[in-house]
Amino acid sequence: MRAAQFFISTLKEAPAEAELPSHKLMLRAGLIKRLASGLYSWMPMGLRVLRKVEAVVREEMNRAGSVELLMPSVQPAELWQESGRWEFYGKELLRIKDRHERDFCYGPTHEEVVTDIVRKEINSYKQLPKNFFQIQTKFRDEVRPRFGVMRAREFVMKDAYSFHTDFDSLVDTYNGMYQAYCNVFTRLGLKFRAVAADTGSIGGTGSHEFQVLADSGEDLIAYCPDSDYAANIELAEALAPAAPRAAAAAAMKTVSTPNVKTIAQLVDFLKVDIRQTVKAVVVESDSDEPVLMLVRGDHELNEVKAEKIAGIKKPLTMATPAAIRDAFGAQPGSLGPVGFKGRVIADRTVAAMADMVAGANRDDEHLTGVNFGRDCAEPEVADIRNVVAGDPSPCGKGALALCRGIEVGHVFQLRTKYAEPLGCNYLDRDGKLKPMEMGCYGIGVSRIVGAAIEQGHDERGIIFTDAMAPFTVVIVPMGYGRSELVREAADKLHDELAALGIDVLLDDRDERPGVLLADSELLGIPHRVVIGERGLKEGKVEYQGRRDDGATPVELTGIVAHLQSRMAC
RNA sequence: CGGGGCGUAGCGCAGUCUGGUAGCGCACCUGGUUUGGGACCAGGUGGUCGUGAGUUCGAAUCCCACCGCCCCGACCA
Repeated sequence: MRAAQFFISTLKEAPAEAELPSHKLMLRAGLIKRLASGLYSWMPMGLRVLRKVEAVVREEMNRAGSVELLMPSVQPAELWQESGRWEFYGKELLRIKDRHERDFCYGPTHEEVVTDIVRKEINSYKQLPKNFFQIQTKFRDEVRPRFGVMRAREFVMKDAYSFHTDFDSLVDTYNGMYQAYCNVFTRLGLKFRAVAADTGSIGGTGSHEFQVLADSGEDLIAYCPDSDYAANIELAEALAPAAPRAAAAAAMKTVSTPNVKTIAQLVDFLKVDIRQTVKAVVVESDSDEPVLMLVRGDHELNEVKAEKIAGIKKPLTMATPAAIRDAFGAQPGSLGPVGFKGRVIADRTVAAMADMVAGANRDDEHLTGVNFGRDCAEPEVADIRNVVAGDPSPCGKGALALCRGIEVGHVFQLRTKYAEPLGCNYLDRDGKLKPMEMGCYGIGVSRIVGAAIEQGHDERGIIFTDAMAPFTVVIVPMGYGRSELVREAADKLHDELAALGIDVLLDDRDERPGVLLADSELLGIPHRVVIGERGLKEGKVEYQGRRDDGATPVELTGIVAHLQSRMAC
């Protein structure tokens, strides 16, 4: 490909709307162009990257035995009403009407459609298992789109759905997909981690997220450096303290704490160790009675864990100030377990505390020396907090560490969540009708591009791996328009590489050398050959890998072999 | 939805407080000089100053409403 014929539109300055390095670089390199909030055009250069990612995903899916199809983006409301999600999916579902005022949605995911296909096409255990996938544009009406293609409203996703007679078969395919995903992300050169994830309201028995490690990620991951344990913080288990609760040593005392509303203020005011304090959070339950949740002062309530507890209202809802005053007789800031008649759920850590500092349920007063079983009833105990760095790992092998990640894939055991309401059944060996077991497997194809740049960039621009780069090799001629010698050598090399099937860009634009060199680096093309009269007179050109510090002179006659050897690794 | 910020040429910005002929840099076009790290000189193209309604002799500037974008939070998964 020749640059003059292609389309390169780079910017020196990033548009002000971009915050993340990856977003800025994608705009500067002209990979994408914003149309509206969360809506991006993939420009020719960016589309080449997207297609490279798709190609790797498609290959690995095929290799893993999944079969490609393509379903419509627009889906009839009836199917969603059948599964119950027309009501429950919420505002993220973009609903539209056709000219006959019939309801449709723009598909955010395709469980309903694929299940509809399968229930009509597959009737027998002999046809199972089957695994279908597609690579397609999805739309989710995000509350707050941000970070460019990382959280866009319209995006490209690979979604796969598997159907099975039984759970063992599902697990088998699930494991196959898990491996395929590892292959995809490894081939793309991403630093990633598969982490156990919350199954959320979907239920089921297993779910793993594939997280690209990046400080700018929106997800928090807890992992054990000494084992392969890793989980989303929503799920990561906080173990009970090893030591049993100490005996009560102090008498309970009331202390006046005027205008002390937060734990930080409390610690400062009373000069106590934050680990002696207890934080009170009041949430709504399925009945009218609010429930008191207690976590240690320096810990945070984990909402996903909290709402899984029986009787707690889903989604987790904080009690209103009025309800709190009714139930406790005090305002938030002075709440605690002593004297509260309702349900109390203490985090495992809190359950092992003695001589606690807690709110007195009277405004501007706290209690010190509070002990369960003596000053108030023993609470229910549950794991309701976020793990923190240094917590013992649930695997038993060390301490947890935290890092951030960008979710680029997830695999899910759906079980019969969709098969049952949609009547996706098969006849088994005994002629009995049974619902199919299902799995679903997603990869955020367009998000991968952003995530990869988040991991691969420097002050000069993007650093793509060979697998993702829009072009594998860029030829930068010094004076293409002026020097016949340079032009001939550049043209010849371009044609040779192209004939070998290598994605090569010959930058024949009539620009100064500095512009060409800077653009090649901004675009992140992994291998660069600079051809100039100076070198050609000695029969040499220069090779420089995108990560290399400087250029290496290479014999013109040997440059193709040199490139091939560099590309191999 | 709450809080904050911003909308002036394709991009980055000044001008708004204190109303008086719409500016700068980059990009783009023409000519010339240049040519191994984002050139220089000269001349140009391009803007209903987000939209609408007001105040005023006169509004980018003041008032009101709306729209859009960004950040933080909430919500969602």
